[in-house]
Amino acid sequence: MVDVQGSRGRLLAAASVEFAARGFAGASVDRIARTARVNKAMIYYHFTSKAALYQEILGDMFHAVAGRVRGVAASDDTPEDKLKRFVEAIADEAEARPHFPPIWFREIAEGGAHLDQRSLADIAAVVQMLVAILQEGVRAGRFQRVNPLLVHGGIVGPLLLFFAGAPLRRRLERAGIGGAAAITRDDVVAHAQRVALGILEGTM
Amino acid sequence: MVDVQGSRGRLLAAASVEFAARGFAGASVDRIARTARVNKAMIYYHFTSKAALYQEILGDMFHAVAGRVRGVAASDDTPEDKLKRFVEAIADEAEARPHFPPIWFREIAEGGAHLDQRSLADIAAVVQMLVAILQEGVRAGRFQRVNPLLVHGGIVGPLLLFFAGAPLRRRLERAGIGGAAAITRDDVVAHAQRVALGILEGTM
DNA sequence: GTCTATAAATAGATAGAC
DNA sequence: GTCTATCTATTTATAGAC
Repeated sequence: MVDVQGSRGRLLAAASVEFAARGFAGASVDRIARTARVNKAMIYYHFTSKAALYQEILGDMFHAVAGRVRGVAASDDTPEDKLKRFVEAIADEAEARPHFPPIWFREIAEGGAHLDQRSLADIAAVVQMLVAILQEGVRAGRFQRVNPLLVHGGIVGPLLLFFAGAPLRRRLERAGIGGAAAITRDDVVAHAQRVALGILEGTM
Repeated sequence: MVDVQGSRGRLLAAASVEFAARGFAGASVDRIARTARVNKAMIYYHFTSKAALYQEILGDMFHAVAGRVRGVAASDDTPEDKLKRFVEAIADEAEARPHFPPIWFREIAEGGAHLDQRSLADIAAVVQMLVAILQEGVRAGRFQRVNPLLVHGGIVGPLLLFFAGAPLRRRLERAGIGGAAAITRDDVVAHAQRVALGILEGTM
């Protein structure tokens, strides 16, 4: 876990909020330093540049997700349970790091411009472990053969949209144009699990 | 349709690309003017500011989507066909405007900070028309009662992720860590349609 | 590790001629 | 409608003292 006491940890925490709210280009190192109550020069002492600070945050995010998913894929659960736990892993990591969904959305929009080799590998690993889970289910005769990217997008898309979309939903409600019912994290997780299993077991 | 000949239309086209690639804060009016082969001062002649130019692009996006969806909801198709055409409408608009998915992702990440009242209303209208389609299906005894936001997220999340994620998928492949099979627009549309109908008809 | 002061570049925006 | 020149603020980054 990050030490939030020292100047380095406080900078990482403040930078996560700043990058999530304003994006890489919109973030200001002045504002990050001020929020962290740390002198601006310390950013260049602990990290070498604004870009390196950002990449450290990106790397932590994707490394944590890849680690969690690795634990799921390596367990000896049934393919069905692995799939359910895959969904929960993504949701848990997104919830534990509120900056994760918005930063991930922005990075997708940018084509992964700031992703270094290590983060790219972690992202690919998550997809490949899902592929392995699906293959295991197919070999066991429990899953239909389905394009893994469809399953991945059907899980990750709704989850990220739910977490990253929370501020916008509040904004719509404040403007008096909510229109739809409330929605909780558990609703979305259960829905994603049911959809993924429904598709793979061929009941739909 | 936008006149891409005149300086105003060329500015809108160049700005759409710039905002999609770099976000609002990262976009530069200098670069937009240069790309459009138009003098920078013309941006302030046709529009009043960088923010106003951005809002015009946002407004066009959401107005077009709301218009397409309105046509679907107002038709006299069955609820099932309306739902299928809802999915296609989102996909068509996203495909017709390559800047739409990335800009929409960024705007979600920003909590809709740049959305004016008109765009907020168009966004809410899309959700409300989906609600109407679902209610019609329930009244006709063909749909189960399901939280509309789950259905909405299950459609829009995967679609946007597919379109906005194309550059990142190419980047992963170029890095030699593709891992998963290819995927097409028709795959994603068919998948979203099947999932939405499966959930609503209770076959999963 | 922490600070001040400042360099050097770029940003959005405008005045005013044509 | 189009242009040049320029103002002002803000940006990332660093040099150098303590």
